Amino acid sequence: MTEKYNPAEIEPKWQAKWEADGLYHADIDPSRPKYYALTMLPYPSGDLHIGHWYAMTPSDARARYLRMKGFNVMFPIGFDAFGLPAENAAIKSKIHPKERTYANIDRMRGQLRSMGAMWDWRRDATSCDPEYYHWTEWYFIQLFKNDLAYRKMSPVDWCPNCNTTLAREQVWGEDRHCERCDTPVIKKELDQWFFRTTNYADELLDFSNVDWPDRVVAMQTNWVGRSEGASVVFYTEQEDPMEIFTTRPDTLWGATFMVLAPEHPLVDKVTNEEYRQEVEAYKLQAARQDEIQRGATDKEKTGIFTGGYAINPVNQARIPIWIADYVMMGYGTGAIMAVPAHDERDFEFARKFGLEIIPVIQPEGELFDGETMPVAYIGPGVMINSAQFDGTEVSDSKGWKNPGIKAVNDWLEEKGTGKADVSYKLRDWLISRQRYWGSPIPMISCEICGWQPVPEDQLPVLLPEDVEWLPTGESPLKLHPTWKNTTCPECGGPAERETDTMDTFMCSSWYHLRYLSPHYDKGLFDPEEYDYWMPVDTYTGGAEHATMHLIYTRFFHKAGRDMGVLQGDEPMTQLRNQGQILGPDGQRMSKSRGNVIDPDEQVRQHGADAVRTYLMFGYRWADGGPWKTENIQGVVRWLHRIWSIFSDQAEPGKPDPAVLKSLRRKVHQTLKQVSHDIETFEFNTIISGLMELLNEMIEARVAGAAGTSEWAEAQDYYLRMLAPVAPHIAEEMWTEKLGKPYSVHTQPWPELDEEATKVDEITLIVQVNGKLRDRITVPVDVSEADAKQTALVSEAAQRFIEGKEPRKVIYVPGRLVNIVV
RNA sequence: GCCAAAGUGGCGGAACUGGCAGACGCGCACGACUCAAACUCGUGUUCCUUCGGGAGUGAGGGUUCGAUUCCCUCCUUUGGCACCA
Repeated sequence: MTEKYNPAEIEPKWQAKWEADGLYHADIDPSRPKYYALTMLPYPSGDLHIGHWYAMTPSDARARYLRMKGFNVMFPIGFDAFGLPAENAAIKSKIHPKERTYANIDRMRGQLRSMGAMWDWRRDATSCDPEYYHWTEWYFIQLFKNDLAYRKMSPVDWCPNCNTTLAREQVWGEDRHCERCDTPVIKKELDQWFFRTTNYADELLDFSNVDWPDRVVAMQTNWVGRSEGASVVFYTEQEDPMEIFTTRPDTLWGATFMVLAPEHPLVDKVTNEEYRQEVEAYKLQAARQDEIQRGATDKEKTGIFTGGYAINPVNQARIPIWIADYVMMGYGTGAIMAVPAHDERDFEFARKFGLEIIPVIQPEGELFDGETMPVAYIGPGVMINSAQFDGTEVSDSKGWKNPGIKAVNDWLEEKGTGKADVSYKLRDWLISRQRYWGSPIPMISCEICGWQPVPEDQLPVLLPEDVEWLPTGESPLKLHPTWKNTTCPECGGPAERETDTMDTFMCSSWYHLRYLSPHYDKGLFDPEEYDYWMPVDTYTGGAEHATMHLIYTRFFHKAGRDMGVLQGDEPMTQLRNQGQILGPDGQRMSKSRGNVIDPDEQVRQHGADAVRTYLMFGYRWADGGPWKTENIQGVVRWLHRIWSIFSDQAEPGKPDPAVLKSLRRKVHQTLKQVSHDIETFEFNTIISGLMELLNEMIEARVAGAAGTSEWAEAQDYYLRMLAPVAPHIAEEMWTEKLGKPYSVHTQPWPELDEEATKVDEITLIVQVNGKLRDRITVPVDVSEADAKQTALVSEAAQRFIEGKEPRKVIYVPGRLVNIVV
């Protein structure tokens, strides 16, 4: 009798030993190629989620594999520890965010250890540690000094009931209400800090040097939203210049009115006294709505005539100026020329308010009439009603390569009324938060000298601990009696500290750099570590970060490069997203639904190896899906079978050499498949491949294979292939049952014998008219003539040929013979 | 509306470059073991069938000797963006 597989016993045992031995320490070693494998750092919410296991343990398996392949692998972990939940909890329960956060981190470290992952805990970094945010602050100062950080007025979401600013994720529902008290939020203008992400708009569109999922590339491209067109200056009748951006300069002659965003600075000036009251009322109404409400596409267009007129610079036409909330102040110049004949929105607006529609693009065979055309025409054609441009071809391609757009742009530029221009949807990054639990913004405001950075030798600006959490809407730092009072570093006079803190996305934009040397006190990172490890080779995490975090971290890196702080164009070479594990009911897991799967409980029941392998086996990693409680039985049984086949010493038998050859073939075929799949993140087929091999090993053992060299190789290879996915049982079997030298995790990945994967005989399928009719077994090196002959005379084939003359016989070596009659 | 990804047994999912559809596992059925049940082990498991075969990878069409795989149209689901001028 052998003892039963008991993960609760072996798993903690090995975890403790690996850690004591420093098995997973990653140190610079120029003799080996490096590999930086990174998984997105968790927020210390207090409990590890099954989603963390799903994200992290397959990434760990892959990192382990690469280590066995000879790479010097760094696989670090840390905590994104600043942020709102801890502060909201503090307002409610008066527990200090620091206390709560560190308690959560402690708990989660224990949970993370139970995964059996190869974290190098010496590189653990926590973003709310002063030794971490010291450098977040320092980096802010570098951005400020390089004119990449600036201040401007900007609206925030504000809850009038709680009297506080809210982050985007705290605003819920269609009516945009506060998550705590359900009061609809309003916009409030505050003076805030921004980073110039838009300086990098074009570069952020370049993905030529990274291997990222198409989906993320598409989302980021969308997010940056580059549009080519032209900017053109119109003049009001009072001769004020009014710049507009358009993607369709070829339709300038069809501009029959102009629309300004209600917030546009020229609105007051162009408004005729007769219309002022209505305009003011409209402005007020628009201000109450926020961008999301205004953006509802199904909403009917609204707007108001200002009484003012502008002159179309291309034909001197006098056109009315309207204001409407479908024009956004935040995009382009906040003013548009409206060409109702060729723009759906302008068309809808013109029809509603009875404005003129003049077609200026016409496809062949059409004769548009502005009075009667039912919809705007967006397609290609030739220009009409456009003076000297009449007859110019307009294709349906976007941007400057369109001949019509190109021709008009050249002319505008020559004439000086406009120029080719680009517009982006991307906005600068607003980083101010009116909150306590974040990295301080190391800036000092002096009445005489303006904003001054805190001298670098005085960093970090520490968060004071004795603060009150009151839902006042002000940062608790502002309410602190003394903290904000300081002296100006420039003139020495009295001055005040910035009391807003930084968006936590700032902390997470560079944690991969802090991991390099978490305790380094002379900069963001130790340059020696940077030179060896960077860039990140593989970055894994959730697709929900496709735009925000992953754009910010690219910005951080590119800005750092331009400031001379670091090198290279991109921080992360390869990116892969995992899917999401849902509750057993197919819904997103949440406490309120009661469908949360607790990983600790699963580990208690089945062991970490079972949870790891189930998560790898049960899903396409990139897709995820519902947790199936009964499905984990499959991998549990498999692990038990592994235990028993490596524990029982079967008597050596006298096996048929064919059995041994076939066993060895399967071993090497599996090795080939597993190596491929682990590199390409196809974790489910790694496990199924290993299951198949085990099934074959069980059969071979029944056939007497135990005791042979083939059997020994199978056992040895099996455990080395198993080691990345189920590290504990692999170690136990390797060292304890087979008595091989500790540790299986420091073994090299098995060597593939390509010859051994080959077969001597193959099965060719025989098709008649493309339908499978028979199978024939032939030598692997069969000649085409022999194969065809064997197929033709096969009994089943004969039956379906029915004596007809084969018209054609197709032979695909190693695959099939298809007889066409 | 626009962009992206995906639709394969009762279920999760396999299938290399166009070549045996359904690997592996769950579930289910039957059998062995057991007083019995669980565990474990074995066998079977896409559907229809007159047992010859026929149909079958969301629907329809196309290319091909041959299509889950390539092309076109459509439907559905998921994610993202959404009056971006």
